[in-house]
Amino acid sequence: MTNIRAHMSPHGEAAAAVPPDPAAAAPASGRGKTKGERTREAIMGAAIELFRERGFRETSLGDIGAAAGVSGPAIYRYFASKGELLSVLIEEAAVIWRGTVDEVLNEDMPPMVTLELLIDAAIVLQLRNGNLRDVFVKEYRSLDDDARRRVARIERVRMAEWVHLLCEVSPGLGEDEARAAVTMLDGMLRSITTLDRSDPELLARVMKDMVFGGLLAVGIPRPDAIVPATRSAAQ
Amino acid sequence: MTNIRAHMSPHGEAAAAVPPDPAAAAPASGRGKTKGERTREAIMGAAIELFRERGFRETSLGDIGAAAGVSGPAIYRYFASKGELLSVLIEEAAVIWRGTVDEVLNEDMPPMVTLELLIDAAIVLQLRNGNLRDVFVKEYRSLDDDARRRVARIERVRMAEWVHLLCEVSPGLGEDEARAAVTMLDGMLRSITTLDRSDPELLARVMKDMVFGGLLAVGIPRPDAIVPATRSAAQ
DNA sequence: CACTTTTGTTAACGGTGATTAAACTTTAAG
DNA sequence: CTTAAAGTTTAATCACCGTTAACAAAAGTG
Repeated sequence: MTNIRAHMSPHGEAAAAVPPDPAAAAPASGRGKTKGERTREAIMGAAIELFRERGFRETSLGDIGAAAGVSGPAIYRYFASKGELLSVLIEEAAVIWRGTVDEVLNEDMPPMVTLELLIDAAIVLQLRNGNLRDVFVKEYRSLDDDARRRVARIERVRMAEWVHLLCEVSPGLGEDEARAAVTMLDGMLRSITTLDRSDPELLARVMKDMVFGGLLAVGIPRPDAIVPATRSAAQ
Repeated sequence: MTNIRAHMSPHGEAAAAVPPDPAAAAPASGRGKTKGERTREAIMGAAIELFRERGFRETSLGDIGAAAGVSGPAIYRYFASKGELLSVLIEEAAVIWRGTVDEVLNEDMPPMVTLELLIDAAIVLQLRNGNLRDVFVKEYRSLDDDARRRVARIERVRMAEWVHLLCEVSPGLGEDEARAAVTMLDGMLRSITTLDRSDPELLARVMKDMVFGGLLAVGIPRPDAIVPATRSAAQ
């Protein structure tokens, strides 16, 4: 893979540093907001946390309310149902992720650079907003049909952009292969949520190396693939 | 497999072919089994399927019973509770995965070869038994404390083996980095469950390329890492 | 301060689903 | 063919939780 890297654009610098999210960073973000707005945000925050660590079905509205400093059915002031609360969160996640891709794509750089930028952005986003994305993936199935359709559409485009870019960077890569690679990339990024976030810099570095290395390796024609693919690996 | 390719060797042959599992392949495996045993297996099979696609909490014992051709509380003849059913499944998964690692390690090959064998084995296992592993990961939190402790212990060892091997293959790799890499590897493999399994050969190939490429890339000292890691990627 | 709107609260309804009880049916020896 | 153990079933219990109702405190606003 070194040869490839030499060719085009390297990820010479270490993985993107992980700057704090200006939006999320301000705990005093209750500025100029009506009480209701603050409560609504508290509820959403609590829901993200709880849905992620316990799951949708195993989290009661009582739990969410308690965690948000408000109790029980107060939530109905802000969301029509538990399901709607979930779909609001998940759609938010979908939009954020898709938006990040679009932003990078709009910079209109050469493919290899774009790929690197996209990877960096994905890593930062995952490190910063991973909980939300986790809820997205884990509770996608709990969505009602309407919301699921909307979200699926957004995701379809995001995937298409990645696939297109990947095919551009590694010509000779089939769409199916690219799609599989992107799916694996998502899984890879998401998996780090299980690790304690003690050293984000280290994580970011490993993530970038692995994602980059993995993606580029998929494109490689494997010149030495002479041995027929017959061998059975396990037992 | 041949040790020719032995030393440094990259993944020359295509990913391991995915042979059918002799055990799982036999639907007529009700040979010489008492009715109870067959029912028990039917229940476990149905539970794996349902827990995976719907989740633990959202699957009722009624559903499982129905899918197993038996109805409702019959399950209590075989499992003390819904939770025990889950923990039996999850512990089985843990043992299988750990066992596969041990088998490969017992062949006592040079590190690089062992790594390749291990990756092949992991891919085959994932493709063949992925549902079970999915239940493992997704419902681990639903375990009671005792079961969770047992499972955690098994997993800890499995992880340690991978980390050790990885550090051996890429000296200069810290344990934390290796652990992160293995975690990502797990996530990568697991993620393909979402793809339709139409072309397992293609999947296996992409998986192997990506896993191998990713893991090796993490070990690389990145000679051109001169630029300070300051840049922010997103926005 | 009176009055309305916005926020919340507690109590009650209804459904779902795990678990248990009690009764019925196979199965497989002897 | 008996008969006890094994396997299953239906009906009853019980807790939990989403949701609704009825009601009360706060916050604005003239």
